[in-house]
Amino acid sequence: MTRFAEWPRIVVHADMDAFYAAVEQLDDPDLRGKPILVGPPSARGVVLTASYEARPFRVGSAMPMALARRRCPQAIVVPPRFDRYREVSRIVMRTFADFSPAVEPLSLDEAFLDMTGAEGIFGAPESIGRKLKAAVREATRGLTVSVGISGTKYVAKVASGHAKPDGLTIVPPAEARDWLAPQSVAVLWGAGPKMQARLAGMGLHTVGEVAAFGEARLEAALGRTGKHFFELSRGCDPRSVEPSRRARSLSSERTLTADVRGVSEMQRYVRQAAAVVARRLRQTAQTARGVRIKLKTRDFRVLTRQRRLREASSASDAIDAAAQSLLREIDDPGPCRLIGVAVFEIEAGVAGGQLEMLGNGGTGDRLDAALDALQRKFGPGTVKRASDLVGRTVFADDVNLDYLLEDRADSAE
DNA sequence: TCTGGGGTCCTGATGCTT
DNA sequence: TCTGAAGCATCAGGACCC
Repeated sequence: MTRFAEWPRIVVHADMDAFYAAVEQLDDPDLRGKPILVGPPSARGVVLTASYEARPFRVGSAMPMALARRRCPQAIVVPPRFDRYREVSRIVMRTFADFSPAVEPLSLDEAFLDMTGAEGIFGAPESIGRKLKAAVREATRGLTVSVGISGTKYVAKVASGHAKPDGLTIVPPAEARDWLAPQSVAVLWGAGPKMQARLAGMGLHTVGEVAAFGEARLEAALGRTGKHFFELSRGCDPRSVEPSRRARSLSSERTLTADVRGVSEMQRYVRQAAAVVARRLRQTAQTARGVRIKLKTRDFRVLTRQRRLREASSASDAIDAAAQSLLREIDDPGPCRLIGVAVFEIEAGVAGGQLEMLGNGGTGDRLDAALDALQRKFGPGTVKRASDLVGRTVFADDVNLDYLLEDRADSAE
């Protein structure tokens, strides 16, 4: 019997098994028990998720689709349906929220939960895990989730990946260091193929060897990353579960079916991507202060250019204008296979265009009160109607826009 | 084999300010 | 007024994760 005193924190990492593929098999009984590859059928695509039936054929995520089909010719290729995955993800996240008020989603299919103090309701960590898995299975009518539970986010995450699919791995904090020791350095957060090769060059192949190497030597060799690895190797991770993190950037990029070379064609794709990110900002009542463009050339060189805007915006025109001028800064990139636009320094805000929509929607006295406040901000006589704000950006922090934000929420119902 | 799209974080170079 | 150093912000690229 676990004594809870040994668990200063109870951190759960829950990771849905082969999520996209599992959703496809859930929705289409004909796909159940068969190898399937979720991904774009185009020649330039890669596999997003392979079902567990396909994995013995050495196919997996991020593998070029052409190669995966050669390795597993009997696999059924299913184009992704992100709207449906988002829908199922909402069900899963709501289920998590029934267990803890502190749920930090990492992506559509995984999340951290802080269950500290919930032992009285759900029992010991193992009981928490079993109940969570059963609840997800019931809410989704059959999907399985792998769960790892420990005292830190890092160990919980490694634990959830330890026994997939449908696994439950409990690592008591006091045992975390010994449990990690024999595992490959690949489980260290931040150690991808390049770093693993570097560590191997230092004679470090397991987490235990990293811990034994010593903090000072690791830091001398790898800088902050070395210190970071040393902490992880001992199971230490001070990060807390953060339920509501605002995204730091937002992007839209597209690999084109054929390389583009002409300036006007590149401008067209930049305009499209700028419109997508601007729309997503407006949909979430946010603005951005920085714009970045990204080009990937035929030989896979990645070129980026970024700049800050004079004022934060979610207007397509403003973001497109900045992106187009960044595009002009890149002197003859040659044929490109990918074009993207990102925004960063994202802030809570309401763009002028939205205020105009609210005005057109007739929000009455409350809108008038807010417009008065804006008039004080922008100067007497400059704002008489919501439409006067088009092209300007207004922040909830600058003036009291509570009225408008409430209205927006009402109209979204 | 031939390499997506959405992100985060880190590092080194460079330019600006004091 | 010029110069150099230090500190900081910004930018571009790279590595990584799912």
